[in-house]
Amino acid sequence: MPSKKRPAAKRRLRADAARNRAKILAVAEALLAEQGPSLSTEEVARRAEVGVGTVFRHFPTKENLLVTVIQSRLERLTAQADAIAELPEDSALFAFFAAVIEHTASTPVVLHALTAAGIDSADVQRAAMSEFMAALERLVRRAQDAAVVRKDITVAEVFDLLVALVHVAELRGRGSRSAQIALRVVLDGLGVRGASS
Amino acid sequence: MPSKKRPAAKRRLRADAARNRAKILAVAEALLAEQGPSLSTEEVARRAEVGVGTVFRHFPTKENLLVTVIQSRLERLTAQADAIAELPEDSALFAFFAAVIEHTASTPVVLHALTAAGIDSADVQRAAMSEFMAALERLVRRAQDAAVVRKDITVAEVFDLLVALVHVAELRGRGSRSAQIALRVVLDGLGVRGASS
Amino acid sequence: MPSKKRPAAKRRLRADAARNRAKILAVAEALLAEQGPSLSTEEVARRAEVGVGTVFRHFPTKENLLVTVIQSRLERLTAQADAIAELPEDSALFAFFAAVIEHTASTPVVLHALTAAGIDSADVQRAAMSEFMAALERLVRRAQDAAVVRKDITVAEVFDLLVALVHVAELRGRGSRSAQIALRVVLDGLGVRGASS
Amino acid sequence: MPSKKRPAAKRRLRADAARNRAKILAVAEALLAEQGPSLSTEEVARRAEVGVGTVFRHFPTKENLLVTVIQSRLERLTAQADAIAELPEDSALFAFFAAVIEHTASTPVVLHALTAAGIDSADVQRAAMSEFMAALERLVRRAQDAAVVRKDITVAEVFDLLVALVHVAELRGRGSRSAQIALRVVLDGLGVRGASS
DNA sequence: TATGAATGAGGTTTCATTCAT
DNA sequence: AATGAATGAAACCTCATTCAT
Repeated sequence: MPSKKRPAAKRRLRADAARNRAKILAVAEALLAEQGPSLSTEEVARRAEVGVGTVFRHFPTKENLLVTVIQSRLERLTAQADAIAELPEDSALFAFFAAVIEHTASTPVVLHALTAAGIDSADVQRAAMSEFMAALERLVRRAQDAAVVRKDITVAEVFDLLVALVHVAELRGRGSRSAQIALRVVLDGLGVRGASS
Repeated sequence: MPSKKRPAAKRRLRADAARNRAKILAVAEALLAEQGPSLSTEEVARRAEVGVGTVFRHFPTKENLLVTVIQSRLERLTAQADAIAELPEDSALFAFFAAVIEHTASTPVVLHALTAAGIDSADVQRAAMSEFMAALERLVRRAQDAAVVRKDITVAEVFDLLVALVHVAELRGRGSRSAQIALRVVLDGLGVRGASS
Repeated sequence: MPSKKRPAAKRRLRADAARNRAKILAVAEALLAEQGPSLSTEEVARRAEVGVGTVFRHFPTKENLLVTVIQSRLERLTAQADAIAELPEDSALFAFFAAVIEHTASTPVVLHALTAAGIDSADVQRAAMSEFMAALERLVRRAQDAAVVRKDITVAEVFDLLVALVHVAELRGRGSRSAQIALRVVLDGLGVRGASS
Repeated sequence: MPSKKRPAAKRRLRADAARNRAKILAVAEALLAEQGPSLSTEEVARRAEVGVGTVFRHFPTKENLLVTVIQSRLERLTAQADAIAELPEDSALFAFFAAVIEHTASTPVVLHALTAAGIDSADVQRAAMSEFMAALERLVRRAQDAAVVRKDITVAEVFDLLVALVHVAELRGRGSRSAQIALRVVLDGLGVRGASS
C-alpha cells in the first residue's frame, strides 16, 4: 500500500524538503545553545537560509520546534549509550558521563523553560525520553552489579546528577577545569572510584 | 525646594514607597523562579498590586530589577554563611549547602541568562558576589584545614557544585529524595564523609 | 471687602509662591526654546528646583503652562514696542524687528504645535495678542505715514514676516550672517531703505 | 533558499508591498504636516489601513520613517527645480519659489525638530539635500548673472528665506493674501524686481 | 502649600504566526 | 512546497496628572 494520503503524520518528504528540515533543526540546536529558549524564529530561518514560512511548515509552532530539537538530541544520546555499553563496567559509566557532557548543550535549561511555561511537552517526547532512560539504566545496573556504583541510588537520580554536570560544563566551558573537577567529585561520590584511579 | 540636597544615591524612602519597593522585589523573585528571566514587568506590577509606572520608578529598567533581585539574594546568602560559621568544621559546610539549597531560587539560571543576553550586570553586583565568595571561602578553608574536605579543589569549584545542586533541587523540588541524594553524593565526593556518618 | 474666598482666579500669592511661579515660568521658557513643545513637565520641575506637584498647582495643565509662557512673552514684547516708539520713524521699525529677533525664542513653533493639536489657546491669549498687534500697528502706521514702508501691506502681514524672520534666526543662530541677511532682505522688500543706508 | 542573493539594499518589492510602502509614506507626510513630528506611528498605521507591524517592516524606526518622508520630498523638489530651469532668468526663481511654497509642507519644522531632538539624520539625507541645493544654486547663479538678483547673498541664505516663506504659507494657508505678500516682499528685497513688474 | 510617589493610558518596537503570491 | 509580507498581541518604557503625606 504505497502511501496514498497518510494522515499528515510522517509522509516521506521530498529530498529538498528533508534537507531543509534537517538544516532548520541543526540551526535551531545551535541557536538554542547560544541564546537559550528565547531565540527568534526569524533568526532560525535566516541562518538556515530559508523563509519563515518554511520553518512553520515543518514545525507548526516554535514550541514544537524546540521540543523536536530536544527529542533528536535524546535519540543521539541513547545511541551513544548503547555504543558505549561494550566497555568494562568500571569505566562505561564514566565514559558515558564524559560523552554526554561533551556533546550536550542546554537541555536542562530548555526543559526548565518548557516546564515553567506550562508546556505539555511530555507527550511528544515521552517516548524518546524513556528510551534514553532505559539505556542509562542498563549502564547503571551493570555498574551496580559490578559493585563500582553505590546501590542506594536510582537511575532517575543518576540522571539528575548528569543534568547538573551538563549545567556546570555549560556555565564554565566544556573543557574547563571546573567542569572536570565537578565530574570527578560526582563520580567519587557515586562510588565509581575505579574511574579515578 | 526638594529636601536638603538628596544624598546622591539613596535618601530615606517614604514608608509606603519602601513597602512597595519590597513587595515588587519579592514578587519579582518569585516570578523569576517560576518563569525565568523572560518574566514580564507588567505581570510583576499586577501581582504586586501596583501600577507599571511604580515598578519603573523604583527600577528604571527590567534588567536593573533582575540584577537587584539577584543582589539581594546574594546578600541574604552571605549573611547565612556567616551565621553558620560557628558550627564545628565537619558539619558547617554541609549545613551551609543544605541551607542554600533550601532557600535559593534560580540564581544560576538567571546569571546564565543575563550573561547570554550580553547584559553587563557584572559591575553592579561584583561587590555582592565577592562578599558571598569570601564567606564561602572561609567555610571551605576551615573544612580543608580540618581535613574533612579534599584539598585539590578551589572555592570557585565548590561554588559551581553548589550551583549544580540548587539546579537539581529546583528541577525536582526542594525537599525531594532526588535533591537529597544529589547533595549526599556531592558531599561524599568532596570527601566530607563526617557529615554523612 | 478684603478677599474672603475669591473665585480662584487671581488671589494674591504668598511671597514664596510667587517666586516659585516666576521661576517655573522662566525655566519653562528656556526649555521651550531648547526642546520645543515636547518638553517634559518633570524636567521643568527639576530645573526649577520644585516638586511636580507645585508646577501643577500653579498651572493646572501642561498646555496651560505653555500658553502662559507665550502670553508673558507677548507682554514683554509689547512693552518693548512702546519703549521703542520714541525713535525716528525710519529706524523704529528696524530697531523693533531686531529686538524681537534677538529676544524671542520659538514662539512660532509653539503656536504651530498648539494650533495643530487643536488646542483652543485663542481665548486665553487673545487679549495679550491684540495688545501686541496694536503696538506693532502703531509702529507700522507711523512708518507708512512717513513713507518709509510700502502702503500695500497690513500689520498682520508685517507680523507674519516678523515671525518668519524669528524662525530663520532660530534655525541658524541669532547672530548668524544668515539671520542678518534675511532681516536686510525683508526690510528692503518692505521699502524701509532708510534703515540700510 | 531566499532568492538569489538579495542586492543588499533594495531588491524589487512585491506589487502589494510597494503599494503599502507608498501609502504609508503618503499618510506619514500628511500627518507630519498636521501634527508635527510627534505624530504617532500607530495612527500612521491606522490611516494607512495597515497593521503596525507593516509600518515597522518598511521603516524600522519612527525616525527612519520621518527621514524618508523628508528625503522623498526633497527629491520631488529637486525635480521641479530642474524642470523650471528652462524659463527666462528673470522669472525662473520666482516660479520656483511659488512652486515650492505651493507644494511643500512642514519640511522646515521637521528639520528643526529632528535637529533639536539630536537626531543624526544628517548622513541619511545629506545626499538628497545637496542635490537640492545644487539645483537651487543653478537657479540663483543664473539670476545673479542676469543681474536680477543681488550679488551679496549666497544660496544658503536664499534657502533660508525660502524656508521662511514656506513657514508663512503654512501658518496662514497656501493661497492666502498674507503668503502672497510675503513672497512679493522677499522677492523685492532680493532685487528680483522683474518678477513683480 | 509643597512634595514626590503612584497611576495608567499611550507610544515605540518585537515576534510568533498566517496568508497571498 | 517555499517565500516573505502582513498581522496584532504584548513587551518595555514615558509622562501628564492625581493624591497621600
